[in-house]
Amino acid sequence: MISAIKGAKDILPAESGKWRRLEAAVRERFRRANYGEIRTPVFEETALFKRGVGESADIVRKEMYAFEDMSGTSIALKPEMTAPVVRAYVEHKLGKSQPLVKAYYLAPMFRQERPQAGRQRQFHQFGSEALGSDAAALDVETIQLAYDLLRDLGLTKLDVKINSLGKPADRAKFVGELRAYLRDREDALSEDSRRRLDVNALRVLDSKDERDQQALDGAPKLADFLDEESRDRFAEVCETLDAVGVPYLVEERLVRGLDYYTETTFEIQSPSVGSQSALCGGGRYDNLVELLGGDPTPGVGFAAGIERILLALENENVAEEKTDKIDAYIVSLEKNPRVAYPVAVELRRAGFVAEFDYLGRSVKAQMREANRLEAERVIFLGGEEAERGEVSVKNMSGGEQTTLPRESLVNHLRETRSA
RNA sequence: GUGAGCGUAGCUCAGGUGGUUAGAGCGCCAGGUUGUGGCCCUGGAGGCCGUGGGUUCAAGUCCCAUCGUUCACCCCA
Repeated sequence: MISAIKGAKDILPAESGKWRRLEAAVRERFRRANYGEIRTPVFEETALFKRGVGESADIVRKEMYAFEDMSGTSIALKPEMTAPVVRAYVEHKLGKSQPLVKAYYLAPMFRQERPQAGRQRQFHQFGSEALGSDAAALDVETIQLAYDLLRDLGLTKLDVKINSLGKPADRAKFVGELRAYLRDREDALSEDSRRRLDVNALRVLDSKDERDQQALDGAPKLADFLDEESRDRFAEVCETLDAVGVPYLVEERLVRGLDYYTETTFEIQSPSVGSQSALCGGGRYDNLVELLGGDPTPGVGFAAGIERILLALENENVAEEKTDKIDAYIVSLEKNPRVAYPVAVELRRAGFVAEFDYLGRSVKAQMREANRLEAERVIFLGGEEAERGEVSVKNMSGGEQTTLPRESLVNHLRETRSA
């Protein structure tokens, strides 16, 4: 038996409804804020991610699904969406025809990690990228859009954490001093953090290891290295978040794993999922467009993990409304699919959701099926009514049943259709 | 990549110290109602006990390997 690739999951008909509802909510929110949908290919040149996301990020260092195509070009399934969006922005010179581009996406991503709760190898993200403005209001809009959406989906336990990474030069200065500080007490660090010291010293900050957090007491603070401009704009971000009623926590040790972030970064976490608690993460990336060959253009965006959101909704017992109901189930007393099928076609062509039995099952079984499908009504075909050219229609919630001429069935259903 | 747990019916799981034809609940099918659901009752179908090897008179049960899966680390959505 061949099964799905490790870490890739089927979304079966029974569960795709909640995906469609979530996706519809996402599209609606972005529409209201005037974001246009962007769709990019599932694969890109591997070089795009190496350059855009950064060689030190794990997602490009060891987690990419990369392969060579027939021409020998290295291709990678996209592990994240910011680099592709920026690539498309530069390639199509979108900035030339309008100064500000606001785009959203909803797409599968691929990372070759060991699966666990809230983590898959193929997973789905939605998110936004806004290119062309360095306004703090745009940072806030990004955070607020993500936060409101999660709230509206029904999640109540959300922690918004924000921080500022400042400008690359300031951050580099800080990382230098942090590394020096930690080198002096390398013995006190966890093994992982000693490795991080070389690869990406910033990551020691958000280590889960007690020893690391202790060693960090008295370490240099990133905030002290920000220039005045960065400090002012971060203050403005905080004030504006207050103004639109988004609760947040300034988390000095919040660093993000992707190299392109500058200034504002944020994460929205949920205690309702496993240890992979980040439902959403994002921030500003003011140098990325230039890095990928465009004119210097500021940008800001976020990405949210759909599987994690669904997991959080499930764990918080958020009820989902059932929408895939049946208008009419056609029961054939003759137990012959041939009899019911033309009636189903007639109803379907008239716009109703109609179903019948294809298996020649007993009337009782057909009724059970109608009940299982939560059919609003059942239409009985055959018997005495058929001899008189009539059919019977039963309302499944109340149980009342009426008999009427076969020709007036569609009209009757239309007239008595419930809202 | 590292560590730990778990693989028995479609699903969720029982199966002390190895010992006859491997069980339950739910689901599915049929009947109880010559043509009517939800509740109830009766019956039925459905199992290379993940795979391979080993120990033993005897393995679902013990040992080894392997694959899969889950959770955690790492990393991140």
